[in-house]
Amino acid sequence: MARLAGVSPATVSRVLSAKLRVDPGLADRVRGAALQLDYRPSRVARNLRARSSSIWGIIVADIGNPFFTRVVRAVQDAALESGRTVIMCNSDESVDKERRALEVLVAERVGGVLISPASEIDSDLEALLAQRIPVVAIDRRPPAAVDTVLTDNVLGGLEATRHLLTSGRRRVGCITGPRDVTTARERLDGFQQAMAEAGLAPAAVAHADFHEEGGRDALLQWIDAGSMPEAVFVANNLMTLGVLQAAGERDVRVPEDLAVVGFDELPWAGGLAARIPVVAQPAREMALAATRLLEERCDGYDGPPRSVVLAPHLLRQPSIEEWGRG
Amino acid sequence: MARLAGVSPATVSRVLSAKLRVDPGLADRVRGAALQLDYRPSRVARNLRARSSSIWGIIVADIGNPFFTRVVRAVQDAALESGRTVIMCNSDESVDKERRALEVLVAERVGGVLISPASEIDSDLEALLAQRIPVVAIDRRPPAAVDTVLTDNVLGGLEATRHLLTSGRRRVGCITGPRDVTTARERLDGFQQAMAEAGLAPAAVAHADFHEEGGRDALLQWIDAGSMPEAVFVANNLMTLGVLQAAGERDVRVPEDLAVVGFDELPWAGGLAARIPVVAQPAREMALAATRLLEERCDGYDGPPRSVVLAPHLLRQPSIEEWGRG
DNA sequence: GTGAAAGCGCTAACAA
DNA sequence: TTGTTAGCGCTTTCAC
Repeated sequence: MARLAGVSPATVSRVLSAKLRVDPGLADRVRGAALQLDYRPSRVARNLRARSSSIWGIIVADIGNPFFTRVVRAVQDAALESGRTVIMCNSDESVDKERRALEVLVAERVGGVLISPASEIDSDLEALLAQRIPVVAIDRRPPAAVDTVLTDNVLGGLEATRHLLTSGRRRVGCITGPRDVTTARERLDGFQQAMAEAGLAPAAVAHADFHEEGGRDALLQWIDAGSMPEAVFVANNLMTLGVLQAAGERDVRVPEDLAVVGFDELPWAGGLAARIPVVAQPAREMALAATRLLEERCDGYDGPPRSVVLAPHLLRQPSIEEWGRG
Repeated sequence: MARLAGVSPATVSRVLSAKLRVDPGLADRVRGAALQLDYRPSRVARNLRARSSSIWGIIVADIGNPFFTRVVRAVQDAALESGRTVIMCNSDESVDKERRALEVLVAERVGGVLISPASEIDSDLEALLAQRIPVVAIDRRPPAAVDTVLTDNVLGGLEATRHLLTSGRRRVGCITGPRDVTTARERLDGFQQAMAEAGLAPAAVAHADFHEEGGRDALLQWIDAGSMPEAVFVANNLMTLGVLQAAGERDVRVPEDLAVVGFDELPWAGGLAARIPVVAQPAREMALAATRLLEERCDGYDGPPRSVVLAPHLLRQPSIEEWGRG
């Protein structure tokens, strides 16, 4: 390459990374040669030299969940804009898988990591911090002092439950996620606050696993035990679908027999029997905020951990247009 | 590291990559030091030296489509097993985005690429081949001579349409995808063959965009033009959801007024008003086959392009259990 | 079986 | 402005 252009490798580097000024004639020769050889500088070599990589890692708790899919897509897009590449890993809500993903990312010497931690207790984020790899937590509070981008989950639970209460129903239940996941706890908190506000006691509370079957099983259990409430706040999207499934199986009409408000949007649910109001999280905005924080860290910012909290909003009648392709 | 263990870097390398035999005593000293320092060999340096990377790239046409989500997840899992990392890129069905993704992957000098091409005509796969980066196409026929893993889409269209015809309906239509996407064309082929078999002419054919709105718009158009058939084969999952949505909007009952058979599974559709039979693709098997082919290429196999074609299967009554977590 | 030395492709520092 | 040199962290000769 340098030979073909008749210049030194350093000059090639200068031309192609467009940093320092180079004689226009030489520059043209270099670019010509690059074109002719279809030459692409090796990021591997550059990264080794720079001791920091153009690659970011993102670890999500469940790539099958459209909320995370949207986050990943938005991060990808933003990263591509600034010339970065993103390795996506899926922890499947498992601390162990998360640990393995983190090890891979450290081995690849990624420039930064976005993560929705599988647990707020257990994690190997320390290993990243020890290597001085910047970390930003997204959606869930992390088990270490790093930048975070969250939705106001308590507020979301509050609004969802208040919305249920406006229908006049008093026996209201909540199906939330695992106890050691912050989002699950905070949404439940919001639920309980709203119930307290209204001078009511929760009719039922279930901890499920944030998956479709978890929601289904929880509702089936209530129905079969004869303890089904009149209304239920379901703390994530997949579980909401499971609840609708269970209702269908037991001929429970939604919302006549059971009012439902969900958390997270329900894409692809255009054909659903019932239109379910949901508390929507601004997935794209969260992704962009997280990307910005991480970029700042990668650019050398070294202040104390920052936290961005975005407000969720209630979608009363979600329509196909509102979901978009996000 | 080498200093702490009191050996040469070469020995450290030999111990940690476990290739050559090393004196057990030394090896223990090395491992002890590694543990003490929490030392992880840099893949960046190793990849530079080896001139081939432990990273694979995968480019899917639509990460919002659960079929591709399942493929990505399966590839990730398999790759992790063999110590590789996967960069996931999303072309959004755009040849231009695909091109940019390919450039990034070349720059990162990935060890191999899996791709579901956005088009069968246009593509920069040549750039990869020129760099001797192995490529395996998945789900769609590629615009270059590379290994491929496909579903038998003609067979799928055939079975879907035959299933519709068993209901006795004669006016049957098809909503398929873009003209330059092989899966769209082949599924349509299967539809047409089945109709010909039955001595019928297609009642209607629409080319949409494989997205939810495309399916919705196509059906709405038929309904509003008074040309809705009695049955329709919809050539992908998102469009099937759009069709159900449109049916709901116009009070068309499924399957009474309109029988529907889809292509690809409909996860999260447990709460759907109607149970839709679908032709399911073995996403996981496809991913594993593709991974195997790519691995062989990475291990030096250099024969002519191979092709794996897997049979789809009709799910008459998809249930929540059958979908699993894929 | 082990160490010394070279080099993967790039760029920052220095010299010209 | 440009070229020369050195070195990022690893592995692979090649001596020993």
